[in-house]
Amino acid sequence: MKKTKLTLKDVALQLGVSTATISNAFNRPDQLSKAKREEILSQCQKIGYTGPNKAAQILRKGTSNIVALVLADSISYMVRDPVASKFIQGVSEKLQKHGKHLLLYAGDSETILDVVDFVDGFICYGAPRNTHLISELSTSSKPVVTVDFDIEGKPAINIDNEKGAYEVASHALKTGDNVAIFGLRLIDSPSTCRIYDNPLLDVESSISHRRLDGYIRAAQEKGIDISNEKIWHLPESDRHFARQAAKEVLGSVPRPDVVLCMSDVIALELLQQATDLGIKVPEELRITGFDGIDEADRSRPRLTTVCQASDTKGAEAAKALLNGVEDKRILPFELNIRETV
Amino acid sequence: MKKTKLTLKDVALQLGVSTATISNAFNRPDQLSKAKREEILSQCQKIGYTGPNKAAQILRKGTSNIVALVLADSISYMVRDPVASKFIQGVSEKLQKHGKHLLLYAGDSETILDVVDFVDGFICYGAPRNTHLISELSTSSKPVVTVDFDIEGKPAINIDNEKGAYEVASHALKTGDNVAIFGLRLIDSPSTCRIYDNPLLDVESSISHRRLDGYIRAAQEKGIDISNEKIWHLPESDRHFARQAAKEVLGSVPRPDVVLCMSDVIALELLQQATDLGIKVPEELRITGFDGIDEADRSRPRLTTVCQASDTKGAEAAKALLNGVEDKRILPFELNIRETV
DNA sequence: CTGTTAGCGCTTTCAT
DNA sequence: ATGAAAGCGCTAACAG
Repeated sequence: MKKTKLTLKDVALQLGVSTATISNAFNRPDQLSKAKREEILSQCQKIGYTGPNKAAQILRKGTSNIVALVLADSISYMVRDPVASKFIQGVSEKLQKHGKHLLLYAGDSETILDVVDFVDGFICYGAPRNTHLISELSTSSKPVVTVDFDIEGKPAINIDNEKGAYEVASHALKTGDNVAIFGLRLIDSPSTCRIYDNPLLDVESSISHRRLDGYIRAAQEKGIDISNEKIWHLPESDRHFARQAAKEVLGSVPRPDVVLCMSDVIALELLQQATDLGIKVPEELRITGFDGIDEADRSRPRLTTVCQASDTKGAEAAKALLNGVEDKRILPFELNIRETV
Repeated sequence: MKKTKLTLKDVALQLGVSTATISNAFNRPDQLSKAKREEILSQCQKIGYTGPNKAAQILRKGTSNIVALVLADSISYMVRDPVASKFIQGVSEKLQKHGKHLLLYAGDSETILDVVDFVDGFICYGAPRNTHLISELSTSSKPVVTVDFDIEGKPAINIDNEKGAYEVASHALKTGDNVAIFGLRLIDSPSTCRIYDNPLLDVESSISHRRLDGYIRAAQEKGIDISNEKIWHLPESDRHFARQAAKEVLGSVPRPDVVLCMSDVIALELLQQATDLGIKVPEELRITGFDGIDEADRSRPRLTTVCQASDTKGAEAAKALLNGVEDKRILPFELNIRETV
């Protein structure tokens, strides 16, 4: 018959000292003699008191050592995506090193109110699907760091997407090319399709539109025009959606010479489809990716891409949050010219 | 100049009702008239009170809606591993559906004491690297569900690893074969090596040893003997460690006819190495994996493996925790015979 | 260096 | 249906 969990008060009573002393023994070693402290700690161990109740500490101190990572989408999707998981890796490593804990928060949740009162801060990776969260985050009194998008007045971490896209496209394109683009979340549609003249989504803020800008600038410099029927919209960076687009582009006549892809995942799917169809890459078809995931270096031929160190991004975001950094940062990317152009 | 955050007490004062009434308006609709409730809620919205402070609720109610997922290893490694991330997906989907939040907890942490006081329960995926956590978990008063290992008296979810390994090996092996095994965490070594006669790790409890049992039973049935110098130990299911083992096995003379791999990740690395060396799979070398990750179906040739639905496992674990299930469950697996045997 | 005490913000009997 | 009041378990002034 186990008795109910010991409280600090119980312990104080048993050891014949005040509650403050017990509390100090655990939290403020400088407030009592080393000897007394060790004595208390060992007594506690003996009677099975493992330290102050954390729930009470959270209420009392107002901090919990928990950081919420708000993802753009459902946790389930984000964990599957190699780019997001690299980011999570970076965050978690940094947090663990500082004794903080990681709460994963879905970007399609209703609200952040469930946790805002007890977490120590938010890292927000990508614009959450439920845009309401953005306004909650922006008025929250807890620290917020955003990544791959921006909230006015909050610190942010980004790369220069326009420049990355421009550079990789410049490498891939030749005058006279017939070029197609596999874009991400360009319009408001749940399925893969060409954008035609559908209204564009978040043109100002989305990283996809910055990448598109870069591609188009590079194309224009080579005198290439890319019409809207050559631009595909994929709702997510997912093989499943890429399959459809790949089928369409590989079956079109005349077939494009180059396909610029806004993520490695979709580029890799296209590459595989092309290979299975006996289309030679890069001789008959050039492909570029974006992100620099590990798998891009394992494909044959190896994928040419823009490598953004997502784990570093995660670590920087965590660092910014922990250090109370206030400014916006642009991280470098690296052009990885490999075998698909 | 924003005033300090409103408390329930402030609101009660302002609206001229008691604190209990405000509390009830938010938590127990049946305790007051619908009209009054709506009135209160709309007033709260107006003055900017978003509801009872969660930290205080946690202390008071003793529940937080947070579930900790204790991973076998560092979060960073686990998020990278496709099997673990599939599992996380399954868990997170189920939890999100029930309004629970997911706290990721590293299996190489010092202790679970940091969070045990406020989480509602633990899902423990694989034996944590720091075995001390196991004893903390087993004496904790919070609900615990284990997966891919066991804690006496706690509910658990597993597959029959011996049987899965036996079946895939039975398919792959022919009398007279020279066979090698790529095992996981068989001995206590941080690097890839053959096991020789090193002391084996956790022989009773580890799923790796169950798989090894299955392989060996299948081999014996075909009259094949597998000596310890044909069994490799890899510290983790990671391409990096597999690379080394692949080099060793592909370079050995005579080269094995079959390599039985305890995970798809390592099997895939071996497959790639073999292909790059011009070794024909399955004609010159047969390979089997374990797990059934997506990539195993994308490789050319496609990998023969034992498919365990990790996402289902995650969902089942979450369900068991939420429903207070007490018993141990064995989930089915599926043999996926594809092209590498 | 140690003890007393007033809350942190809320929920929930128990009376009314 | 509503209100008064007693804590949940702890920390941090403050006083000694």
